[in-house]
Amino acid sequence: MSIAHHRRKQPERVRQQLLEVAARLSLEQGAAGVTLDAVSQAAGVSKGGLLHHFPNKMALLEGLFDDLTGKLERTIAEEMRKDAVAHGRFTRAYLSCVFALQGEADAQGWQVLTIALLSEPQLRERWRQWVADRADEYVGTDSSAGCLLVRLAADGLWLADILRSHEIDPATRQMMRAQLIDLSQQ
Amino acid sequence: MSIAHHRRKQPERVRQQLLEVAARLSLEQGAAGVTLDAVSQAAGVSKGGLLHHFPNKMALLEGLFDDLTGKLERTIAEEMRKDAVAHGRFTRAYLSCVFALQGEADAQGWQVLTIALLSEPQLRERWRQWVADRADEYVGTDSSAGCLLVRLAADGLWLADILRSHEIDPATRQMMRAQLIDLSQQ
DNA sequence: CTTGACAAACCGTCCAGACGGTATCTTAAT
DNA sequence: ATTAAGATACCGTCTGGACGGTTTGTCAAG
Repeated sequence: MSIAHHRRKQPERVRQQLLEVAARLSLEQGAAGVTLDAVSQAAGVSKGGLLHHFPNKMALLEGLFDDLTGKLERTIAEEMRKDAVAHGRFTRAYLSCVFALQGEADAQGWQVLTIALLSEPQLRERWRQWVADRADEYVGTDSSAGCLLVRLAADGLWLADILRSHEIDPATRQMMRAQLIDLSQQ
Repeated sequence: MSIAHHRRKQPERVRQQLLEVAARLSLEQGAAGVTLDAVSQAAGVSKGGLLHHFPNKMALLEGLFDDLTGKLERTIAEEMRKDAVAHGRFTRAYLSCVFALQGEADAQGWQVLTIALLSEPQLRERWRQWVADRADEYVGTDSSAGCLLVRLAADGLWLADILRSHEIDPATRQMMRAQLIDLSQQ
């Protein structure tokens, strides 16, 4: 019998804790490290407790997905408020998020998700849907070929950060960013 | 006792068959579908037979990787021979490969690999090394920020094709390609 | 008769999820 | 204010199956 059983119940907090741990574990040990046993144990909860919050493993991953896309959406909204130019506004906000992600704590969570995303057809579909929804939402301002190209480049940079496949020095990074912002405006 | 045991032995052919099947399976059922049992069975070979050719699962995945990067290298070399302009020559060849990949049979193999790549640190490192080697090889012609940006955009497009996250009509595709080729030259 | 190319059965481990409980909280009638 | 009656939030164990890898056996070719 663990402490969690006795302490004041805070289901929302436990839920959050489980998501955080799942993200951390997949960073440290790869996607294979995200097992129900490992997550529950590292979160100080029994396996049964984990399965109470998330009825199966996919639900846990989807929870992670929703959590992170939620954060992304808020960050994008915030970024868009600062941008006076309508055309390409969403694209620039998206770009900012990718550039800001590097080195941040949240980036870890995203790395996890990217990997899980590609592996699991169900999550792949969820991401597809998210992109489609944004495309619809900003069809008036961000549907040009130029904007699309910028977003693809941002995804490529994101992938490069995850794979660590390119070593890009900060100066080059900034140059590219400026060029991409430029492309989003024309 | 299966037929394979009796037919004329063609180890190289069996090896190739195993690689093809592994690629197909991961496309149809995701990375999780690539199990030793499934691959060997679908290739009409026993599990022992598979493990004769590839001593363990990672060796199978590495075999797949080498097979596909080999093809990529040959295609790039071919494409580079057609290009008279030195600056950005490799980048444009890389770009051509990504654009050509769409809808092709080989694309399936690459999709597999991308997923496996992200999941397995060992393969991630292998890809990192490949990129680093190319960067060294073409440092004189393709190391500008513009070329890097083009390659990142190509990777983004590649990712989009895998995830099917963006629906890009052929006309837009061609526009983007032209723009990227342009960027690689300046 | 040795060796390469398989087959087939088997092993140990790991893992998702089920299940049957117990403790704590909420609600509402008394 | 009490308290009975659920509802919610967990715990701990078990199981069935999958999976990577091993071992032993078989057969054909050189």
